[in-house]
Amino acid sequence: MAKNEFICDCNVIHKEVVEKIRKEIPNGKMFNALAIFFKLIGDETRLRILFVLNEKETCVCDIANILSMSKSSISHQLATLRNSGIVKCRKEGKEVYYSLDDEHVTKVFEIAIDHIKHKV
Amino acid sequence: MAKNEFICDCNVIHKEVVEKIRKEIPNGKMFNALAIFFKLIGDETRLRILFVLNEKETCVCDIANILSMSKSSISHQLATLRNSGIVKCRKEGKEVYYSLDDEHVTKVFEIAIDHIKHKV
DNA sequence: TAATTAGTTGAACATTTATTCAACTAAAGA
DNA sequence: TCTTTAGTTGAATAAATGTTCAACTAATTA
Repeated sequence: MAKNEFICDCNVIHKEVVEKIRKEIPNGKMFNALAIFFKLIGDETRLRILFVLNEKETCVCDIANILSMSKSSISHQLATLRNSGIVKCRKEGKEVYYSLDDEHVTKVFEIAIDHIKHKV
Repeated sequence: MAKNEFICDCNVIHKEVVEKIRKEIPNGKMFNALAIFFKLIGDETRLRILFVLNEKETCVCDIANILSMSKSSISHQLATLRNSGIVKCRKEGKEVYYSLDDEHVTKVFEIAIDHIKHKV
């Protein structure tokens, strides 16, 4: 048995189960990417921003006003969303207009809302 | 105009847009619930645990071994998932078997994986 | 009954992260 | 050209979070 294969001080390791599921588990990169994605939409401010952008392409100032938050805070979060490829932006004069760049986000929302409604 | 209605020092507030989207935005509780749910599945360890449970009802020790993590860490995360109604457990002798308690989780995963594959 | 063990739990520690503040850039208008 | 303004950015602060450690509970077995 390889060193560190089993890390627990248990005697009831179901060896077959452990080995079978270990083989079926996806590589670490997939979990990492999923975790990053869900963490990204797991923040109330970013969720609100995404909801706004799902309604309409909107400039930073309008988003700040809709959500009653500072421009700086909104801009920081928009940068995070932009770097993750979830939103895109377009400059028009002094204003910057943001919009959704991902059709999957809306679908994920719908299912999650379903989930929550069934739980409550 | 009510005090604090507009919080930015901008002159280009598109008043109609702001007021329209403000009316359409869901109540705060919905965003809060969504954020809690996504934050919950926005962690690599919890994602891995959910993947394991999606394969098979599994005891704490086996999960710890499959993921090469301590029993304590896994137990803490299982408690979090249990308190959120995403997993349930069943005691059998000294062992505790956990399983998924939510059919929506798998669906959300599938779409998120789709999302990531399209992005990469 | 005493010893062993699967799992839980709270406190501590380290890491991550959201917002604020101040300084900055770029575009528009006087 | 000088001023104003929409938006960005980095540093600082405060809050949230994941893992470890040690002590504990409950069930099994010698």
